[in-house]
Amino acid sequence: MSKLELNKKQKRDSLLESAFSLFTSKGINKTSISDIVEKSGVAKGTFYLYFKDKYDIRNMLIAHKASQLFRKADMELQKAGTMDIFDEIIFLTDNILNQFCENKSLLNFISKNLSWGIFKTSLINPSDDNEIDFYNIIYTRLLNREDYKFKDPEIMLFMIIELISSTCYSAILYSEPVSIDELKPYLFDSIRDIIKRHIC
Amino acid sequence: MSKLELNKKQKRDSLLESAFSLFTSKGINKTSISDIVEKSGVAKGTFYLYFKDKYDIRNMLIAHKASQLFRKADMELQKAGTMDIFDEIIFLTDNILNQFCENKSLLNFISKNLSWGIFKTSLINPSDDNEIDFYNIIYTRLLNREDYKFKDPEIMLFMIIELISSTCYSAILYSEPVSIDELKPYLFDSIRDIIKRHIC
Amino acid sequence: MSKLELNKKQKRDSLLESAFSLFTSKGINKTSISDIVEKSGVAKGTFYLYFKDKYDIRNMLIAHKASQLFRKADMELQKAGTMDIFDEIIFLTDNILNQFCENKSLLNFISKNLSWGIFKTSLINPSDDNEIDFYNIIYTRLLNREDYKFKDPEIMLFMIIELISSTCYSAILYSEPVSIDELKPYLFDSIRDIIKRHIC
Amino acid sequence: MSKLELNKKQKRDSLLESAFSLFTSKGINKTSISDIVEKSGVAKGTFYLYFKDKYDIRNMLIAHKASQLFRKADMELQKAGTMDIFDEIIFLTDNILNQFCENKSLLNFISKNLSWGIFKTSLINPSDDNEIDFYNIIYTRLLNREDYKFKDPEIMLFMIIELISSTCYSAILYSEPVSIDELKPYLFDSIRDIIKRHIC
DNA sequence: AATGAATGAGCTTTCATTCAT
DNA sequence: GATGAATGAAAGCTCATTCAT
Repeated sequence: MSKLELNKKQKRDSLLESAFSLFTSKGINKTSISDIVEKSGVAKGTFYLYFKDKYDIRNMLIAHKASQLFRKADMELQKAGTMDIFDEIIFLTDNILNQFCENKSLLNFISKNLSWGIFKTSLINPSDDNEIDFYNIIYTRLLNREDYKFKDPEIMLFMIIELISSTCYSAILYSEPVSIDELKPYLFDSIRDIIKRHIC
Repeated sequence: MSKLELNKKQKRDSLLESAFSLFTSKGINKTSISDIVEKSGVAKGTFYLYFKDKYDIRNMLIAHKASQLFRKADMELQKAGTMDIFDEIIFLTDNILNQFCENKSLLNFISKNLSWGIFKTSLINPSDDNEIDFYNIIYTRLLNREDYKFKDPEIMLFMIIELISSTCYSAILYSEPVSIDELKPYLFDSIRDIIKRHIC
Repeated sequence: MSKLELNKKQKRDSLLESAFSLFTSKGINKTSISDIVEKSGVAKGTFYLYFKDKYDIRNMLIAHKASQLFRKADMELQKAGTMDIFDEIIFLTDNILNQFCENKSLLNFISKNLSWGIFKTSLINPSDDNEIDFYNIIYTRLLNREDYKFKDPEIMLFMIIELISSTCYSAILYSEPVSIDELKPYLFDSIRDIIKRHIC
Repeated sequence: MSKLELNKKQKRDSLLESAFSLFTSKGINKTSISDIVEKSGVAKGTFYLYFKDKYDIRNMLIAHKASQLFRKADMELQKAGTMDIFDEIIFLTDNILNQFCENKSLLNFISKNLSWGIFKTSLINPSDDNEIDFYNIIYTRLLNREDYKFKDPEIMLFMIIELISSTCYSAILYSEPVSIDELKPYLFDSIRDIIKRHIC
């Protein structure tokens, strides 16, 4: 990478980082482009060389952060060794919930902005070049298992992900109706039930 | 009610209605107070006689609309006669999903703005005088059933509601990953599983 | 006074009192008619039955408060017994300065709004019926003294009053450049000098 | 100075000039930011690139105008040659009073907004780069004189300035209680008396 | 590629004043 | 006389976007 291209990447990364920090601390609505460029130390016009507007940079961030989240969980899974599909999904869930517990602003940011559509797209079309199509990796891995075969695996994934993301928001951020630790057993049971229903 | 008070109620209702129409069509962020009062045909200052700001009127609307939704579903349930708890909850779910299918902008509005906290509060503390505490009615009815006893009924309700609201958003509005009709069997199965897990 | 007239006077007095309290605490610019009527517990329209606008009520207040100030100082002077003109004026000055020290918001209010013109008029034309033409009383008393005769007594009064009012503002409120106690000796000396210059 | 910087200075100066013109003709309260930018022929947002709000630009103006006033008077004094301290102060006073007579709106503006604190600060901290610390120049010159030594020279300056500024407002603008020409002899006498009192 | 001064539409909010009750 | 809901002009201020440098 040439020096100029390196410089460009640094500028872009700096803008992304500043935006994330501001989005999570003040919220998107109250974050202005002025805020972002000021925090980044670049000129206002520069922002428009890299992003279309505030919502463009937000989408980049969601893709990036969601991808990171899954990559990390998956890496831990690989380390942990082989297990059956129930345990694998519970493992991933638990890992991601823990990541959210340690980074509540990330949870807030992702929950407020994530829908199944954005989520799927963001995993499929990584914004960065050295990112990969996570969604298909997970999906394929699911289909090619020796232990179980599934009908409608996409619906299964959809329901699991939606159940997790919607319940953990309230439980982790507000302990409502119970804390995440109290919720987990019920949540894990329900996830197991969902999986069972999709086994052929 | 005096003529003056009637007039006041009409003004307030007109503002609520205009706001709802605009929120659902353009979104909250892109709706300005100017838009609301213009649609209502009242002066700008009048808005501030009835509401603190845009978010105040939004909260009133959520409370009102969510309450209305449940009331309607519950009325149908009463008409349909006695059934066991599984069928009752499925009946309510189905009814509400159908309401959403017929009123997608309502779904969009409620989904984007509803969290468990706001939801519970909005059912418990109705904004209007002739509204009632729906949450406790449902909750009490759940506890006093002859057929089953539940452990942690609030967690049960929470999980069911979160599962429904998060999955139906994508399915109804975007048919993603499948249409709501294709999703329903799986959804209802999962709801049944959740209930089962909470039976003592 | 009939019950109705008494009621009217009470309303008016209440408005004056509320306005004074708000003017001194928040300043005239930041005090709205809404603030005044709210504090008074009367309706907005009522304000306009008694006063033209904010500046009308302010002028009433200046007249009233300035008159009160002088009346009080003069009463103390009468109690203190006869003295020569130098001591009399110093006595009045000292008394008024002390009143200001004990009531700094009054000083702030009067200083910010008082000019020689308003001041003179407010003493000459008392707003209330049981107030008297203080300016002429003092002026006449000055002219008819046995001990001294003055040339241009009005200029003398003018210079003394302006010197006192402009210096005491900064000294009492901000101790700038010195506290009022440190300033007094110099101030009194200067007042004596001014008087001397006007003795025939 | 680059073309761009020149342009910026022109914009800022234009805003200052427009504000001064409006403040003196309509008063600060009745002058809006819209008025200022309209008169300047710049966009509303531009105002906020240079000033925080209306009171910020007012303070800049006071500093600038007061400084200008003193600089001019002092320049004339230098031309007039050496004289004793009494004559010097009378000369400066007379010169400033004459400037006010020729520019009554300036007098109105400065009198309504000037307190000893603002005045001192505005002379000490000139807003413009090519302005100087006038207060200290005058103060130092006072202390280092061969002819007289003073006790509490700051109090002396304070009293003189307050006496002049408060009396000239009424005399110049309204000829109350007498015109400035009739007042001058008395005023100058009093200034001389004040100086005498501070000679060691 | 990068800058940042300039824009001006458009936002929220306030408030003096009116007038039907 | 008293009320207070309604008004709507006008205020202060923000900010995404442009474009000459």
